[in-house]
Amino acid sequence: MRTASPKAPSESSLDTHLANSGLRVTPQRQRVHEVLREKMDHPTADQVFLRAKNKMPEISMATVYNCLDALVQCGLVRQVTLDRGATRYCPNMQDHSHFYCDACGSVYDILQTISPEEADIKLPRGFRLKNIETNLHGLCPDCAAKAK
Amino acid sequence: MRTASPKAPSESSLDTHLANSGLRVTPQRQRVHEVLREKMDHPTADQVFLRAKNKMPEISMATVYNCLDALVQCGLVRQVTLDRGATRYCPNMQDHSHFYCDACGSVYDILQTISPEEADIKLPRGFRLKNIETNLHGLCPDCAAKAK
DNA sequence: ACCACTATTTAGAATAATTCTAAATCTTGA
DNA sequence: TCAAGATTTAGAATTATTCTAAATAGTGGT
Repeated sequence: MRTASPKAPSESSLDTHLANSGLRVTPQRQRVHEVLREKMDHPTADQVFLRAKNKMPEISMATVYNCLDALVQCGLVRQVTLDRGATRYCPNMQDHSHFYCDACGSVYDILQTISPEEADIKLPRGFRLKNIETNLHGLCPDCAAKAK
Repeated sequence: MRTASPKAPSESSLDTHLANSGLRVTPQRQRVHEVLREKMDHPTADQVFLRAKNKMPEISMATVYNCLDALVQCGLVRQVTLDRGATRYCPNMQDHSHFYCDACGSVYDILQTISPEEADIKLPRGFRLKNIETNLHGLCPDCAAKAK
């Protein structure tokens, strides 16, 4: 799993985002956000839990889920669901898409995306479109080579 | 068990698709495919299991997963993962995208999609793009009305 | 500073989703 | 018919996520 030249959101942005959603700044939320920014490899909740524990041994799994939900809610983190496995979390809020290797399951950030305007999606009456999630499926370089 | 009779086009497509992937045609796979075509409401494995049991009470959950995997593998069914909940299954292989209501979780087919050419995605060397999955997120008409 | 109020965290239990296992059954081809 | 291999099955096991109720911590008003 790889990440290309990421711009991680700053910590002060954490404070304002949480505040804007009426949520408090807590050490646990700071730590979870920090973990996500440290290594932007789309970790699962479980992986976040393990990494968070290094500096905060008392943190619990339930809290990790709570924190992730809070961060998603205030717009600092994206949930990434690409297959039947565990949900992954992405702190890169820049527009980008995810490439998922159907063979080995690895995930890559692709700094390109399709904007709602570009796509010009026509929805039936009443639907309110918030954003477009683009997932690219195929083979990563390694698996493409093996498939030959 | 079924007697020899003219096969519906969709059913023969099941046969050829399975055969092309080196998979056998079995009553369970036929039933699961039938269930998906009967009501294309993006059911979860659990829902498929319950529906399949109506006409085939002995079928097991493990078999439903096996069959769904076989159908996905041979290109007759798409997996749809939109949130942290259970994976959904879609037998519509026409190009289309899914609208997911972030408030109530309902899923709608949108007969519009972004082709790889249109999107003109530039991938790093070695990646092989197979298809683009487009998920539209927002509010369905009901939830949009309530949000006012 | 003190108090009450509410948000948040916590451990662990509970539930949900999926995968595994090993035996039974079915299919196919020699 | 037989052997090999594919598929199904029930149930156990595992993994992922949510729930619960009690403890803790942060906030605003006095």
